[in-house]
Amino acid sequence: MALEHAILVSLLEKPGSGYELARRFERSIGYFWTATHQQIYRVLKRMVSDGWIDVREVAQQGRPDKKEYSVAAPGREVLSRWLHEPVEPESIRHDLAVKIRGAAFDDPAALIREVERHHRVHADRLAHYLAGEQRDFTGPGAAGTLDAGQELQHVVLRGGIAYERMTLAWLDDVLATLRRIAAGRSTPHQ
Amino acid sequence: MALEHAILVSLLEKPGSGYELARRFERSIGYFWTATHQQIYRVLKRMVSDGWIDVREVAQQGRPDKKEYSVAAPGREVLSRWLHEPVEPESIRHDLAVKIRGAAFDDPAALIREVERHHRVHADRLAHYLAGEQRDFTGPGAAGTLDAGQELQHVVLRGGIAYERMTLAWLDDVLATLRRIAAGRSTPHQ
DNA sequence: CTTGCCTATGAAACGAGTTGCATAGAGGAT
DNA sequence: ATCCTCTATGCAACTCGTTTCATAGGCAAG
Repeated sequence: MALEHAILVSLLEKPGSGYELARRFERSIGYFWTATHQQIYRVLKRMVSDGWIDVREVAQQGRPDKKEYSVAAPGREVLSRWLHEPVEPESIRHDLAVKIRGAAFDDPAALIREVERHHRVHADRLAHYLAGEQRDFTGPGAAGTLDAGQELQHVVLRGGIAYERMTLAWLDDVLATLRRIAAGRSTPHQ
Repeated sequence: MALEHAILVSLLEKPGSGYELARRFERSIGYFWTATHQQIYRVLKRMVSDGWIDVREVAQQGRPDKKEYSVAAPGREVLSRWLHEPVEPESIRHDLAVKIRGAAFDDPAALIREVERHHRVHADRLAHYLAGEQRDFTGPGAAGTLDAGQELQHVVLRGGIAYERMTLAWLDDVLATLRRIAAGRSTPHQ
């Protein structure tokens, strides 16, 4: 579906190898789109044979050679066409929410540690985003010197930050609810 | 994966047919887990043959007969085991975020209408959630009389509400950014 | 009385995503 | 020397999810 488009955007931002793309998908891009290296290698191959991207063998020293991919004219056109099509508003797949509702038929208290674990993961992600924002989008002159691409990267990052903050607040709410239930009184919140 | 578990939870909350499950997945459950009727029918079949759930033919008048599914003992055990395992913290697939970063290489202004459309969709979802909260979790009976299951359903719903509010605020941020760029304060990449 | 919509179920084909395995060069640690 | 880790690429098998099509009864509108 749209993995191709995510790769095109990433390669336009900076050409790179499949391995490098896989690492980007673990970092900045991976915050709103995940992909394994298997998927990436397979799709890259197809995109080359479709003429969307070009390959270039790059010899390296101290490490294996790599294939550097960059966007070709047809790929740019494909991306442009996609950008002008509507996409479905996202829908989430939230295992933890299923578990929370399922806990009603098991032991709600047993979920507390799991929710705390998720809380830590999201706190780490938030810290990571904030460090990235600090590094890339603050400092003297940042406000006036950003080009459109940087502005757009920043607004996506702000989305990630907002998402993590919202999630942390909700997980606090979940924990309070679970503890209230575990304490034996399913009494009202607030 | 976890579609089985989501179905088990839904059937524990209330037994029902594949068709009814599909409609629930468009409504309350579908806010954090999506599934088409095809997926549901296929998985139900497998779950029956694995002994996780029972079927019962129910004749209806004024409409076709249906098969009502309910959770059997082994299904309850499967769910219980899953509830005690850790799950991966969720990761999102956000096409719109890809588009926003991609817009740097095309026409950012052309995205405005698309973002406005997403804004309307999320505003509708929020209104829907708030109506559901009003209906199910407020009023004279609500305070103090909620059992654990209802409390847990409510905290999941509060998560949906928080998510939609956060998303709406972010989309406002995105719109402001796109308009600033379109007004010429930044120039697109070559 | 035909067209369209809602309930209700399902097959078949395809495309997307995951998991496990395999290879290979270079570096550092024991 | 051997093991582990990191870079770098890829195949094969499998599961999951989507799309398309098909069937069938009942209801309401025109």
